[in-house]
Order: sequence, then structure tokens, then C-alpha cells
Amino acid sequence: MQIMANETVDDSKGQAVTRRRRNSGRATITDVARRAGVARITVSRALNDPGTVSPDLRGRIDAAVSQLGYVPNRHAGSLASATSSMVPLIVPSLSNAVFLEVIRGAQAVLEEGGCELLLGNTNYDIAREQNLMQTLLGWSPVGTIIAGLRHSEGTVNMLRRWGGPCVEIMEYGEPNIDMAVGLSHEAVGNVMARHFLSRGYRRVGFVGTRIEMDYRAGQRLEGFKAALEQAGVGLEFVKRYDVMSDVALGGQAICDVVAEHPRTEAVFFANDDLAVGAILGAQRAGIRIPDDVAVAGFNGLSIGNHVTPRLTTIVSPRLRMGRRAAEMLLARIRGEAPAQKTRDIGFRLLVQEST
Amino acid sequence: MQIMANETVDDSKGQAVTRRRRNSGRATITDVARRAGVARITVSRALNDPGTVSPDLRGRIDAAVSQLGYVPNRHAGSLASATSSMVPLIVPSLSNAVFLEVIRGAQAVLEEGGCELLLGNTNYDIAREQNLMQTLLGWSPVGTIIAGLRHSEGTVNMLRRWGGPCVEIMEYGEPNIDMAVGLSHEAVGNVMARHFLSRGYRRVGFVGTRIEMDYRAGQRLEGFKAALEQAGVGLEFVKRYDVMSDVALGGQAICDVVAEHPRTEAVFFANDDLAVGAILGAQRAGIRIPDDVAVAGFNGLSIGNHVTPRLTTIVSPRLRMGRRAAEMLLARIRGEAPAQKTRDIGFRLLVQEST
DNA sequence: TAACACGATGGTACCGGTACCATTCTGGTA
DNA sequence: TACCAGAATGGTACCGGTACCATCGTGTTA
Repeated sequence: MQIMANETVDDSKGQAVTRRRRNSGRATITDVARRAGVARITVSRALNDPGTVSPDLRGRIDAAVSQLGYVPNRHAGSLASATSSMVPLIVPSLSNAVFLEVIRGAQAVLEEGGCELLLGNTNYDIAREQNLMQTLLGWSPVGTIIAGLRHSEGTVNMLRRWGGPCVEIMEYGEPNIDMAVGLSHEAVGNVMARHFLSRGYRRVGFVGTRIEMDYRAGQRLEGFKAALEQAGVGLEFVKRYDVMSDVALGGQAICDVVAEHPRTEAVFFANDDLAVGAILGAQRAGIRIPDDVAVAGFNGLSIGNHVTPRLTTIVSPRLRMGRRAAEMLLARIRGEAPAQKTRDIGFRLLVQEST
Repeated sequence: MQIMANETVDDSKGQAVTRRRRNSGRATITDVARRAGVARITVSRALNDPGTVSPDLRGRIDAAVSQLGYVPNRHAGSLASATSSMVPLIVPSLSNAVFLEVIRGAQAVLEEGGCELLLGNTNYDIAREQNLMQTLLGWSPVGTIIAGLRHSEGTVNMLRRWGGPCVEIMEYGEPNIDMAVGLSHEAVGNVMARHFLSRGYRRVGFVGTRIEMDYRAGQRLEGFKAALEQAGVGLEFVKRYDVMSDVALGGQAICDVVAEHPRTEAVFFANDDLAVGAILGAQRAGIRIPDDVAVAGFNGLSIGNHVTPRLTTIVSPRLRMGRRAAEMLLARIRGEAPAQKTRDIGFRLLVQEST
């Protein structure tokens, strides 16, 4: 804290005492008002709702603002109005390019709408999510965006009590709190299974990592398995690794699969990192894709379009999801009733050379 | 704003009037104090500095806090203490995995240190950077992190006037404001030039995109060129594209280079996205790397280790840079004098199969 | 035993905005 | 001309914390 100035005031007994100011040294709305010769509230109006202030005063106020380099103290404003322009965005991971695009989409729309993005990362930890949300709610946000539909009971209750607009993203389903936008991961698994079947693959497997944590990958597996079984084809194997997904692991996995399940015709990888790794690893190991084994992934990362063979995958509209979530929030903040509380953002099967 | 309760108070003339409350409906420190039977300030102490409050009171206060679901209003606290726990992090792009790792490193350390991360994106626009910083300074942050050493004069003045701790990241050099952590991009170019020379390449080129905007790529080019010329070898060509760097463009670029400069022996790409794209594109086009032309990049993205041939590149410690920036900030906030205001985070030449 | 340092607790005045209501001034209408 | 609606401006009391200082009780020291 900086001590800027002393001033002499009269205390209750009428004696002059010197008291230190506590302010931060920044120009305040009072300084601007004094300089422009108007009341503080008029400055507030000129800045927040210029139409209601006469052009004359507005000019004097603007001049004073720029002369003093006045930047409004947002905490004071938020305190007085019991709301701020901040929007927490809570994601489970920052190790993953997937969430980057969601963040980018949300950030762009929020900035456009005059909101600031507070970024939180739970590392796939439900307890941490709750702590984080509690901390961030202390900033009286105007809305919140949170990844996933599975939260601790405490988190859900907290958000409901809080009562502001909230969008749950990534998954399609009934929102726990307010609104949701995402895609059905079971449907993804379904679509991929049907694609495999249409290609004539009958001996198929699934490879994933930490499915308990990344439960959306588990949903894709469920959908995949169900559709296969419905067609009378059993899922040959599910291979799980207990490390983070990355390209290196995909290369390892494709070799493991070929060694352990040599008759496998096609593998659905939990995500594109693994699938791209599988293609690159197969290339080195002399495994021919899709002739020896076909490979597909999920996400639609651009790198998949540039490996040989090009990766068959399911494209998730991540940027659009982030944008949409922010748009739903802003609409709600503007007081519009949402057209729909639950929105299926969809996905697209991209069939390329790897299947 | 929610209106929660009415209360009857006496106005100055002693008449009872009914006035609406303006608060947000949340429990306040006053509610907690009343319930615990202590003064407000004691609640404040119990939460912020528990050691100074007797165990008895602390217990009663904690009980009241959890019964009421009390979450402190951070705006009120920040207003009163003229500082907040927020730290803006301003990056030039969110389209790029590079900044994601910086963000992740900073976020992890800041969260550990009890700070919240406010994310800003300038899209490589200096004017936008200034606006963004002004907005974010309105939140009385406790420190700031900003990418780059090139800012508008207005931004620099604003930050200096503000006076809080600030770390400029990505580049090694004299900080404009306070502290800086990064690496020398000229040195990167130098090192790569010497590597090319040591391999015996004499006809070499550089490929980049939007170098005026991504001026750090320009610095790598300068360093590259200077070291070549010092060795009496001229830079054969510089090829520029006016679109964003991505893998697809790299594939395009390697074909263009081979067509336009058929005798080229080696190309230094401005970043790994381009270089990886070049390797993958060359594979498709039947260009042999490194036999027909050698390829190198910059960043050390993990995908470079999995393409064939593996990419020779320069690894930038992005995660560590984010962490370090946050650590320098936190140290300064704790009142420690920084060991060094300018820190060279270094880089590492990773020689692999592509050169 | 008196003086005193120190730990625990409380009282009060802020921090810098905005909500709400009052007041003043203007032009149009009866 | 008196009345009134509505626009422009101002006065005041908050919002919910914390800084600063005062007070009180207790154990230690002279």
C-alpha cells in the first residue's frame, strides 16, 4: 500500500488531527469530479451511460479523465453494484490443445462482450474444482463456465445457491445448474462403431488412458461398445494405460496392440494424440495402416490431416463450443431468456485414409 | 442485483422509514460476526491471520462460517486493502500451443501462491494490448505478466505509473518496466546457423510467416543470417507467407522451396508447426529429408520427436518460463528483492534426423 | 505490589464506486 | 400564466471488507 498524502481533519472533539490516507495513489472518481467541476455521480454516469449526460459536461469529464489518467477502480464498482464483469472458466486440464481452443473461443466472445476471463484448472480433480469455484465466486462473477457435467455435490449446490448464469460445456446432457452446451460422447462412439462396421472390420479394439478421470473418453468407449454389440460384434479388447495421453504413448500402444492382439483389424483411440502417435509409430515400426490395422481417433486436431495415412477421426467443434458457451452467458446477462438451456453442438465424422 | 430484505431504520429526523437493502444476498462478515458473537474485525483476523485469534474464538468463527456458507467478498477486501490477488497474463495469441504451456506454467505457480489468473489475448495487436492492460489494471492486480519486450509507449508508461511488479516474458533483454525472463531469439538463430554450417550446408534458406507481427521470428532470422554471413556464407533466400503458421502451410512451403530454389541444402523454419508440416508434406511429395533438403524448426513441440525423420529443432523451455515468471512475481510480492531482474531462461539445440 | 509489556479483542473510519431519491431547469400544454 | 412531464444534475447512504488505533486483561519484572 502506498501512502500518498496527509490531510488535516477535525475529530469528534473538534481538535485538528493529522490522518494518513489509505488510498492507492491512483486518481479516483472524486478527483475527476473536482477537476471537471461536477458531482461524482455525474462522472459515473458520463462513463457508464454517456447518453444521459449533456455533451458539455461529457467533454469536460472526458478531458479530466485523460488529464488525470483516471482508470476506474473495478473493485469499488463491483462492490457497489454487487456484480462484476468477470467470468471464471474452469477446465480440467491445460496440458491439452483441446481446451486451448475452447478457451480461445470463449475469451474472444467474452472480451467482445466486455467481460474478463478468469482461468481455473482443476487437473481433473473434483475436490479442487470445488475449492476453485468457491474462490472464484468470491469475485462476484457475472457468469461462470465450467467443463463437464460431473461435479461434486458441493460444487453443484454452491453454484445453485449462487444463482447466476452458468454454462456447463463439453458434454451434451441435462445441465446440473443452468445451461449446457456440448456433444454426446456416446453418440461419438456409436458413429465410429458404425463406421468400422461399414468398413467390414469385425475384430476391433479400444485404447485409452485414465478413463476414470477422463470419463468422457469412457462414454465414447461405452457408445462404441454398445453399437458393436448391437450389431452382434463383440469388442475384442480394451487397452488402458495409466499415464497421460500423448503422441509417444500412441506409438507405443499400436506396437502393443499388434503384439498382443495380432488379428486386430481396427482400433479406436480415445483421442487424436494417441491416434496420430499410432500412425507415426506404425510408420517407424513397419506396421501398415490401414492394411495391417486401421486406426481412428477423436477430436479433429489438424495434425491428423497431415500424417500419412491421414487420420480418420471425429471432429469436435471446440472453438465453436467455447464461443457458444460465452454467447449463451452474455445473452442471459443481457436478460434474454435462453432459446434452449441445453444445446447439442454436434460433431462430424471425418473419414480419411487410416480406415 | 437481488433485493433481499427490507429493514426499518431511523432517519435523521428520528422517523422510521423503510429502506431496501442493496446487498447480493450472500452472507457477509457481519453475519458471521453476529453468529459467532464477536466483532467483524475479529472474523477478518481469524480468516486472514488465524494465529492471532484464540482457539476458542477461532472455533466459533469457523463454525459460523460453515453454517452460513460464508464466502468473503473479494472486491470488498481488495477495495479496502488497495490490492487484489489477481494477476493478468497477456499473451499475443491463443492459436498457438506455445502460449498454452506458458499459461499452464504460470497458472500452476500462481494458484499455488493464492493468486488468480486473468487471461488476456492481444492477437498481436499493440493497441489492443494497451486497452487490455488498462482494463485489467482497473482490477488493482498484485502483479502482471506480459509477453514480449515491445509495447506501445502508452502501455509502458501506464505500467510504470502503476508501479507494481511486472514480468515481461518470451524474450531475453532489458525489461521495459520491471523484470524480464526469456531467451535470446538472435542466439537461437546463431546456434542454428552454426549447426547448419557444421553439417556442411552452404545453400540455406529461411521460411517464416508474418515476421513483422511475430517479430521474435524476425530476431531468429537476424541471428541466423548474421552468423551465416560471419562464416562467409550468404543466406540464399528468405521466404515469407502472409498467413498464420500451421502444419498445412509447412507442407506447402517445402514444395515451394524445392521448386523455386532447387539447389537448397537446408531450411530453417520459423517454428515447429511449419517444420513438422514440411516433414510430413515432403513425405507425401516424395522429397527426401535430409538427403534432398534438411529441415529444422524452433520450439521443441513434442510432435517433432515422432515424425520421420525426427525433427531437429531448438527447444524453448516454455513451461519453465511461465513458472519462473510467476515465481519472480510471487517473490516480489512477498517483498523479496529479485536475485536478478533479467533472466535468460536459455534453450537447447536438439539435433535429430532431419538435418 | 506497582509498573509495564504484550497478546487478544473491539471501535471506527475509511477504500471508491453506484443505487436511490431529491432537486432544478426546460419546454409544452391546459 | 400556472401546471406538469421529463431530462439533467446532485446528495447521501450504502456495498463489505481492512487499516489503524484504543482498550482490556494477564503475567512478568523491578
